[in-house]
Amino acid sequence: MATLGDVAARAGVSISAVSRVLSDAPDSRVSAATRERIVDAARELNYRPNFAGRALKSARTQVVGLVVPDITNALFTELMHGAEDEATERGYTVLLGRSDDVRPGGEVIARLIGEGRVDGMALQVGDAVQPAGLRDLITTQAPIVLVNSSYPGHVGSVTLDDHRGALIATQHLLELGHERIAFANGLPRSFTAKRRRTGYKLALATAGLRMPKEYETRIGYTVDNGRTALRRLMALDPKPTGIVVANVNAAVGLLGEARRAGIRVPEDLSVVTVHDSWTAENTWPPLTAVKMQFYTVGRAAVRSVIRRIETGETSDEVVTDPPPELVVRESTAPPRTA
Amino acid sequence: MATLGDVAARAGVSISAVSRVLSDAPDSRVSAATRERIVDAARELNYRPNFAGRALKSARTQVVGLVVPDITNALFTELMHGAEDEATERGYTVLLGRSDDVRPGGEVIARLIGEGRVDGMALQVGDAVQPAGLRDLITTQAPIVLVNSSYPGHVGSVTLDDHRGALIATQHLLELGHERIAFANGLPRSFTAKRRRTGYKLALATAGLRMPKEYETRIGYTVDNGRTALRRLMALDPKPTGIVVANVNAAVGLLGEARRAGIRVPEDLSVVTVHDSWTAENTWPPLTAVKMQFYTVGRAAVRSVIRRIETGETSDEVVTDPPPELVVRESTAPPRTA
DNA sequence: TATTGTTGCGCAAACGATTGAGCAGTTGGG
DNA sequence: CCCAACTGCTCAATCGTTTGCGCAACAATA
Repeated sequence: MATLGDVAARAGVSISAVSRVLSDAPDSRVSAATRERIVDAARELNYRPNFAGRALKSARTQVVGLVVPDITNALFTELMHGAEDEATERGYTVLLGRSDDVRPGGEVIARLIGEGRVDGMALQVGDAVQPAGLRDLITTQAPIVLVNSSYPGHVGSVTLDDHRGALIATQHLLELGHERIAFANGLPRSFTAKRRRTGYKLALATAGLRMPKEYETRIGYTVDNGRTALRRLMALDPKPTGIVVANVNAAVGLLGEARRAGIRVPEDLSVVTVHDSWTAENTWPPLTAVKMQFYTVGRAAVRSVIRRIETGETSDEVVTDPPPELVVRESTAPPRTA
Repeated sequence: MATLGDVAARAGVSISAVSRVLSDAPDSRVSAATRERIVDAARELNYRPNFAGRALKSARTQVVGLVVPDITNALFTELMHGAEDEATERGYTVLLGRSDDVRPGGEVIARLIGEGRVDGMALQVGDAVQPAGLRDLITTQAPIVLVNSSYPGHVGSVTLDDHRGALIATQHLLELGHERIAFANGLPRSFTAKRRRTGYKLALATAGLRMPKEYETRIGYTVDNGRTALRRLMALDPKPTGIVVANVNAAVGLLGEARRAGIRVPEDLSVVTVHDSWTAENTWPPLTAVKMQFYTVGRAAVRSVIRRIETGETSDEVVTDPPPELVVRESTAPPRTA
């Protein structure tokens, strides 16, 4: 590969001149003629700045790390796309961190930051990490922004309006006339689960309703968790006529388990999920969902990380634009014996 | 961050000694006592080798790029996991390339390789790239291995046994007694589509059958493509009683469209897909599928890239272990009027 | 005409790591 | 007792960039 030296030799100038021209330094003070010779030479040699050389000298990589617990999750895709788009627009690259390593003591973070592979990172921790483990991860001074979670004392987070999402989903069932509405939620320690819970409860309270404690399961966000939730909820007496599922993957599992148990959706049971994704469109029946813009979160997270890197400013941001939006498909209907 | 110099100062030795000890050079020739002082100092300072410094000097990044056309695809996840596992075991890191840029003239590849961000790459091109565009991408001397495709003259590829996968899927329908078996395939220019086609045809020929030309659609691998394929195939006369779908995403779409059209699966129509994924388990009915190990392909691809980087050897490999395996679920049954 | 300012470049020192060469001091063989 | 070989380290060059400083040449001003 051609180096600055090669280009300089071909253009008959010094290395510094080439560097200044090609990285268009503001006060480069190079004549138009020289500039042209340099640009031509660079093009002819197909010059590309060496990443390592530049990073070493400038102590900047122009890379942000994105660490997610589970790339299987359909939502990850949206997040990643948003992150990539924002990064590219700002001249950064996204490095996807090894998800499985996001454990207490998490080596990924220490490595990515410590070895100088990234300038900062966006970190979605999910259910997997215990609050105690989180502390180790973020007490470094590094520019880290949490995605869909927050930590007391840590400044720098981007979250969705989970509260509102769950509220809208619950309201939808209420408006259809349901009076026994269950909630298949994530693990108690999950940050998002806590916030969605308040939305669910507020919607019920506003309608003057109150559900027995067993109407909320707090099992988790996976497909299997959804299956378990359905079995547990439909074993109750009286059975719920509608279920708000806090996660689309769990909803897919819950729906499948309902089919297997001979429960008809939406005739016997209405199901609405918080979060939308392409998988939700392709279940049977297609899932009614509250669309939460993960793409926007990806963008906001990267924007926040970059701002933190470049200016040092931090913030805790709730993405409310676009707002959570109900997408009515075919998994919800009025209760049969309304 | 602590540098080699810091560690050296603290241990009271030279930088070279520290470097040799910490990167355990084979003939480091350092006394046990000194070694211990160095290791202790490094630990106390929480030393981590600077990525840029190391990369600059050694002209190696220990990073392989993985470029895929569409990270939405459920199969990508498996591929990525395999790639990551293999890379980690061998001391490499995976950098996920921006998918959308994999177009003719593809800038990603030139950048990742040209700027020295990666030592080599695994490239899954998919349907999106025209054969002509491919040439530009791979005629560089860089260590590039193609995944699920190949290119005349280019040595270095890892593919699945697509032929066999389609063969097994078709045989399954034949064994159930189907005699009108359609094939929802990918685009004609797709490498995998061509190979799956031969499997489908061979199975039919072996059974002494031959289908009219219209029984094969060559639309593509997306969910929407699957929907279109179903409409087109079920408009034929006589209708097929079974469909082999070349891709699981397309199969999901095809299944959804069948529901919408009031076609019962498997009573009116059997559907079997090539490739399995978690989405296939969660459709209704759950999809019968031929499981193809994308995880293994990810591993093999990275292994191949690394071998190419380190030894210069190249190879064209077909992953046959584990072999394609039929997973019978509930989307296939004997034809009604057998 | 002397001074000052500006333009257009080149010099050389970093950044952090690797590595061949070199150099004392010790050991072993003859 | 001498030379060779080995041990245990250090020196210094190098990878490709960036960037503060310096230095001519020339123009503008006093």
